[in-house]
Amino acid sequence: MPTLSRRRAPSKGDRREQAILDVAREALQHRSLASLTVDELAGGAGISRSSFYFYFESKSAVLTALLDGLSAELAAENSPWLDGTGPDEPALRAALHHSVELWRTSGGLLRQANAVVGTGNELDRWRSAVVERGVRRLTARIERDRAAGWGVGAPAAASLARMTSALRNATLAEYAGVVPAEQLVDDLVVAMTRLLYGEIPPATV
Amino acid sequence: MPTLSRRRAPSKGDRREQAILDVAREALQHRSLASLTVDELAGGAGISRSSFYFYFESKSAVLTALLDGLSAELAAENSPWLDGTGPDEPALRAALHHSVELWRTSGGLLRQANAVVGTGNELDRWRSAVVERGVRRLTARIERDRAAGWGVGAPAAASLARMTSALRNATLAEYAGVVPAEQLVDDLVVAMTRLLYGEIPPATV
DNA sequence: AAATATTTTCGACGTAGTGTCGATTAAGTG
DNA sequence: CACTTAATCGACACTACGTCGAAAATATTT
Repeated sequence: MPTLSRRRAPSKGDRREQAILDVAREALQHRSLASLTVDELAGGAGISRSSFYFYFESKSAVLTALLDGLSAELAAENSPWLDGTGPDEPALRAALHHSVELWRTSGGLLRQANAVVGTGNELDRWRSAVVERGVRRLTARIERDRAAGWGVGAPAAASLARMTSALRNATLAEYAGVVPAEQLVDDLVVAMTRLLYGEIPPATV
Repeated sequence: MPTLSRRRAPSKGDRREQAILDVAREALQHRSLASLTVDELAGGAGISRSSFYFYFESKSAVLTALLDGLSAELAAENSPWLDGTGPDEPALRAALHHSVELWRTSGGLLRQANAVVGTGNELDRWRSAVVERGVRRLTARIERDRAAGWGVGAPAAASLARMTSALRNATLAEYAGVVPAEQLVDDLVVAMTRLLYGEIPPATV
């Protein structure tokens, strides 16, 4: 078998690290970080508890690693709409569709991030940085919209962005697992459009 | 001094229980429940750790007791608007003003409730019951509005209520301590009105 | 393939927190 | 003042965290 890639095969350690991440992803989807013990994580990955610390500083570090991946996915999925202008419903719908799916499969994980709001710890700082980045991009979009004559000028762009982001995140967090996906997307499209543009877009009915 | 009330004076135990609640309120305003120890709570109230368990089952029980009071306050403050009909801006503004104030003084405490979303534990069940009650009342209001010819029919009343509630709660949770109170009220009045009625209310400008 | 370096593993230890028991002391009450 | 109820506490057993240093497994030279 010829060496197709110069990248060396994943070492034993790499595989163990991945195993820990897998166990954690699975567990944190249903349980809280607080109730998950390092023992479980290590045991699930086939190593002793103290060996765990060779790979991660703490269980929060594992969560952070997982969330990093997810937040990158979320940001990417939303880029087409965030980088556009005007009430581009198809793009918004597509973005929301992806987000709802991600929340359905990994909602438990994403929710863990909400569990630390205001604690001031590392995870909290990470989380609010992610939120802020999203809000900044949305603020820019709103300013672009307004410059192009779309939407109403009522609340400051930054305020509107904050609230729209809060609406989106909170609705997904609370209802992604409860309300049917398609309905959730429909509802959010209407709500966000109304929030951003003040009027309902011409109905196709 | 004549006996004005037949209610017997608070016993030593009653006072201790109150002391525990006071210490907890103060502490939980700035720190997370997880980082607060029973030792601290007991020490702050002038008793030993094991005596604490004479008064409360656990530290979560203390938090629940505090949150019960706050949620009752919140519900009461919002009643005038929730029980009304149509885009009654003064009532909405008053309700939001009260809520913002409560979040500013007790936000740390209220946020602790958000820290358990999806864990399925007692506090989580309590929290979602409170949220649901609010959503139900708002749903009723929206249906009343629509029957009276106010607002647009777009998303189902329940959906709109869920999202409006999410917007309100999430915005308060994230920004009550950051954005100036008056601006937050203004912003939320605009956003909620727009969400519920589709149009911006006639500007006074 | 032996010698060496590096990565990985683990048991033992110390620390901090939780919750329970039974014995003891303080407060109220007829 | 007896006596019943409320309140307090120390001691114990338990669970979890995080660190250290020594050993074993794996890679890398030579």
